[in-house]
Amino acid sequence: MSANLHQHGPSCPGCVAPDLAFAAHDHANCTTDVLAHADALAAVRNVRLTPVRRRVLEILLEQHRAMGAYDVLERLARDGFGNQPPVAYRALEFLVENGLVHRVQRLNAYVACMHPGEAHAPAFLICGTCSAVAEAPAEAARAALDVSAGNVGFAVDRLSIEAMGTCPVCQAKGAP
Amino acid sequence: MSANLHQHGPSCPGCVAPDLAFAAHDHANCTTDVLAHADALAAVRNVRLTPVRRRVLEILLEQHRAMGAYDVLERLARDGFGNQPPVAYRALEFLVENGLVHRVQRLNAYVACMHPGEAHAPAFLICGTCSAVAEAPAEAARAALDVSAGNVGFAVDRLSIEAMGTCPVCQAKGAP
DNA sequence: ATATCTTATGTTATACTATTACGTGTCAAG
DNA sequence: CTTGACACGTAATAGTATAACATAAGATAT
Repeated sequence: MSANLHQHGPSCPGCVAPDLAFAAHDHANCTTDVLAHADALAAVRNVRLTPVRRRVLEILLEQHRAMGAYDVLERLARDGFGNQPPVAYRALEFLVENGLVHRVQRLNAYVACMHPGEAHAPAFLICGTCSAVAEAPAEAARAALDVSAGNVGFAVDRLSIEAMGTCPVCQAKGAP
Repeated sequence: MSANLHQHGPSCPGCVAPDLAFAAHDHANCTTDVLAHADALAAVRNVRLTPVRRRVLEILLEQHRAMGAYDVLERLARDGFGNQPPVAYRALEFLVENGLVHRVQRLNAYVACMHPGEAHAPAFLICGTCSAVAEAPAEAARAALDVSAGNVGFAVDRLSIEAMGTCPVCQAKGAP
């Protein structure tokens, strides 16, 4: 399916796959893979990936871009689900708790995780020009911060790292 | 002034001085120092640290704890300043732009910077138990992230690192 | 099978966070 | 003393998130 084998960046700047960010890949496959992984995870953990929850994940996977809760809600409403805020917030909360979606604090928005199940400390690279959001490995940064925190006796539980900046595509455009 | 020479942690868990976090110091001095530094910075940069702006900084310095814009606004109103949101938001925006205050994304809140003028990549340690917010050095984490970002061609402009966890005081209380 | 318990969803209302727009005041430069 | 830039006051509104309660759907144990 060549329509889904696209160049990420100009045509799909929001792709968040870390090893694939700003590179070409088969989008249909990556979406399918994540959904399959989500189903498997739900079974293993004995939690329910209900229609609303699954649909929210699909919606976020469609665009590979951070979406606000109300944008998600609008999509849900169109699909016949409830159109009140809690419907979206509850589904998003479930997905975040189960590591299927990440919340981008800086944008008050949500993005599908491309590595469900893999333990990872996510760092987000947010392009200020095209609003693309990429997920990058942050193990090293996490380790460095654990040292800083340890020096003052602070025990880190969850860590969020978010970088504003410019993606390679927009850098190329900006300085031609 | 011994009333201000207090033990940070139990009695003032929100103190954010990085080298002083969770340790004793003269609070009056640290507040005065920061304000003096702010005045000097404003003069050098030829910007105006007006009454509202200075008052907002003072308010944030009082508690050494992240405060929401509306909490700040309430305090301003009591002091005879305008009581509409833009009054607080504009002052906070100015202070953030000038590096005198940091915004904590995770809390939608603001905290006074204890190192105005010093170039620093702030990382915040947020205690989930007592809501204390400490500022920790993050140069190493920043360097590590620059590598990750560089690998995908992303140029980092601003970086925010926020850790949820438990401060030493609450760790001691929690496991006695 | 049915009662029961638990979990999820639908819905209403409301709280919290933030910005736009516009009028007024203030201060320094010309 | 006028002008122009900047700051402040105020009203209105936009955007984000949650509390509370009722209904429905699934699981479990008789």
